[in-house]
Amino acid sequence: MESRYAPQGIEARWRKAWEENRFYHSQPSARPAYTIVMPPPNVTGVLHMGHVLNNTLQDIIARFYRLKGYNVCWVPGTDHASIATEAKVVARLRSRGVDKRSIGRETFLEEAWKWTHEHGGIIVEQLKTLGVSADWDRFRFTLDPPLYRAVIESFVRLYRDGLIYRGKRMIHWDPVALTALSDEEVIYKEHESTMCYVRYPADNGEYLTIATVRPETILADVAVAVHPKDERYQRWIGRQVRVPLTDRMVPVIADERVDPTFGTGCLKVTPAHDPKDYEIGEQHKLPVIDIFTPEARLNEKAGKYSGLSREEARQRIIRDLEEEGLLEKTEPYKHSVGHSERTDAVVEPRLSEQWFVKMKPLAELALRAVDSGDIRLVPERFMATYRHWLENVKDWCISRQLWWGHRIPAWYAPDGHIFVASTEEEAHRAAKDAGYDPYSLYQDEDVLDTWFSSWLWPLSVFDFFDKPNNPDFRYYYPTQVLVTAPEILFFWVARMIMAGYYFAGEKPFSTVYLHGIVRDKQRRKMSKSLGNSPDPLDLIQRYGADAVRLGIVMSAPAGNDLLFDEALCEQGKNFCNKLWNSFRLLHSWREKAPDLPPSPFHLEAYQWFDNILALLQAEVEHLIQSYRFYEAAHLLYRVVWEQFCSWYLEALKPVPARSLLEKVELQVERLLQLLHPLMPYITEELWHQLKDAPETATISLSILPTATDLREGIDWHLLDAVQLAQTAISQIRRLRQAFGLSDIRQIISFTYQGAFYPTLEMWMEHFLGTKVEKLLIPSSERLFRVTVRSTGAQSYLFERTVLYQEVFLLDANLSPEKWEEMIDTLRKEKSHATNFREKLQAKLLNPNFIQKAPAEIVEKERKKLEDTEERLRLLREQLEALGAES
RNA sequence: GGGAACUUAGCUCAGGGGUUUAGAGCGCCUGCCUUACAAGCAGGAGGUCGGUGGUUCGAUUCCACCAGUUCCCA
Repeated sequence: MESRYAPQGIEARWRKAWEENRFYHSQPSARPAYTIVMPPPNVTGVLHMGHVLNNTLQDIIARFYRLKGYNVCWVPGTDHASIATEAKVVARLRSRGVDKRSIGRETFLEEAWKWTHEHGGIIVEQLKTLGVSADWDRFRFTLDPPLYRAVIESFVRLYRDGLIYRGKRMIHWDPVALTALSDEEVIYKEHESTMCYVRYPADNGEYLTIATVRPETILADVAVAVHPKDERYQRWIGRQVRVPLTDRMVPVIADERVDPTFGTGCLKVTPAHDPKDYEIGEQHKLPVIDIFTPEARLNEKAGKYSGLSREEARQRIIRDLEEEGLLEKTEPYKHSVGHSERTDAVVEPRLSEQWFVKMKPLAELALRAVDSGDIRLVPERFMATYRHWLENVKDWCISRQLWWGHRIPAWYAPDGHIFVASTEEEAHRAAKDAGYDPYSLYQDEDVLDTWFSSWLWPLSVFDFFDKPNNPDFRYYYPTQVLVTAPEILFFWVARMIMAGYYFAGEKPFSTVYLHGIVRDKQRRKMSKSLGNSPDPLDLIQRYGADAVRLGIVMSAPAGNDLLFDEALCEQGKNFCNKLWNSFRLLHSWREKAPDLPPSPFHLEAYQWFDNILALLQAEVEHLIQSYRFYEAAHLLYRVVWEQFCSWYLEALKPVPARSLLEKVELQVERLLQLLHPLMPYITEELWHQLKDAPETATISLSILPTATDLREGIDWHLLDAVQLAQTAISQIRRLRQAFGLSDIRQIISFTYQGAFYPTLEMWMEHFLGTKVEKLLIPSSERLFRVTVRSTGAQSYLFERTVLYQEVFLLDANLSPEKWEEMIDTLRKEKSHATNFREKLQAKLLNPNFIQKAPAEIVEKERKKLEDTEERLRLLREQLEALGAES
């Protein structure tokens, strides 16, 4: 074995072996199922740190339950990302001078599939590099025929159930992607804008002043509204004012929706370009003037401004208003503006005909699931957000003016009559039955929101819509856990819950585990545009996949955002190397282990580590089962490094007997199993070395022995004894350093006559390399005293914790500075103890405390006081021995 | 404007009405190339638990207010 762990070759070898042997392929069996569906990344995406976190956590769960004997099925896949992919294909065509419209739908879709085949495999390969143990045979894409059919079926069913409708509504329009968006796809960002105070003149020379940040929409104004109770404007109601820059006269109306405290209290009403104005317009039966093109440029209705962009028009209009003397003033104004999630364009409220899902009945299903505890959110605090959203949910706009996706299965007759059907034939038949000419029908041009396919994911990956009763579906559904980011709680999670109950009558998963967002050290979200995200593949190349996995998990406390720092990968790499080197030691023992009976000390060390291991396993299992991966990783890290490497392997040096080594190797195997979910590659490699297993075997399909029952199987006495021995050894090492003693044999011995004596003696002799000399000490049998013979330094320990660790310096050859330092330390200690004693005394003198506090607490405090007195006595003794005043 | 949370060591975070002086990782300091590992070994320093009140025999822990920070939604 090399003295440094080199992950690259080893990881590549095992990745290949895992795939060739199809270890992670699952089929229904008699064993219990444990199912996870992977949140499908975008087909055209590349791996970023968020994917690394998300998939590492899922892989930990999958590998853990595999070791526990479950039939684990982790279904991977990608989604077609309608807007993002279409945008990329359009851009590619444009770079070749081709316009999407000119080549037509069919040719465009061919181009899009070409793009998908070129880019779709990239992220899959990247996930494999990370060590993801998904069932690749079950890989699904949201446009695969069965999943396509699922979307169509669900649409038809919802339509027939009256939960899908078509209607003219104010929607969010993305003027770059040229499509409608759902509420959830709009991201609000703070903008510095200008509030314009514009005068709307009446014919008698008076005017109303209106505050607006969108003066370009003045051209589409059809009224001015004031609050009906606003005294300032009572006399204006019913009069007419002229819309600036036009010769149109519009009425002043009263409406309760006007906020009298905003701006001047007058609202310009622009029904075509603002949702609230639209409502007002509807009620007052006002006309609608739309002045924008789909690209959000001004159209012919805007007269001389037509052809300008929103921003250009705004500047021109402000200038023109000023020239006409209608601009009273402007002031800076901060407000939030909606942007398209995909294209980042400023969205435009736009009136258009779209398809919607009626959300109220579905939201009730999703709410009940969580309220009843049928589905659990982890961490629980997301419940409040979840509930709030569902209680205020609006209908979901699902049509998109795009070609890449699931085409809406609706056909229109020339008179506008709608036929919704699974296939064209069915639509034709229905049309014929209704007395229409089937050949006059034309299909809706639009496709459905990508989330309208994703929300079926746990159902559609198991072909539920094709065969609701198929064996896979019955065995794997409902799935156990969904691991995702809180960002898509509404987009995806809540809707999947709705779909699960609505279509299958059963929840899609039992638990939703929401992990944090990966941020950089300055807490900025990692993003491509900021360039602050490391390339995960580069990290894996440099540190190894295990190290990257460990690094990201060890920085991700449950549900909190994590601040990623490359140093964490470094730490992961070091840990791998540590583990690797511990095996070099074990390896060397195989050759030289003697065929002798094990020494009593080695036997005790073995027993001790067996207990450590049992505790570790119980704790790790509990932590993983409660989704506390961060803590599980930290615990494993510490126990492997400190207990296993620093104490256990050191204890077994120079070499354990052969018969014992064989048992030690079984312990080591269990340790590898516990580490395996976190760091699959290195544990696979070491497991093979340990077992000399063929490549067709894998640690991931080995079975972890059942954890010891803590109430019965743990030898607490031994654990305490060894802990005391460890403390004593550390103390003596400290003294050796403090006094600059080169040879530890200059330190003798200690006195102690408690039950832990035999353990102490063996461990100290082994680790300090010296015989222990027993002395009797009269003060207290719970104490033990370490004496530095040459100098007279002493240390006292009390059962499980260090109580007295002070020193007597009788003879030490120390510099005056060092001497002073020693005395200072003691004085500090003494002042601490004195303060503490006073606090305890005050407490015990308080009659309320004696009366009201539980008896055992009072007793404990008395005991503390006693011990503190004893400690002070010893401190005084030591200071005197040093010739210092106490 | 509405909702959710956070504030504990230099940094990132655990914790919890009384646990003998509050924990971990990283970083930092000191001494070591000790025959698995310098990607290492041994030891150490560092915190009035954001502020102010309240409940309580007792608050860093529970409650209220204040200050600061973050996220989500409109």
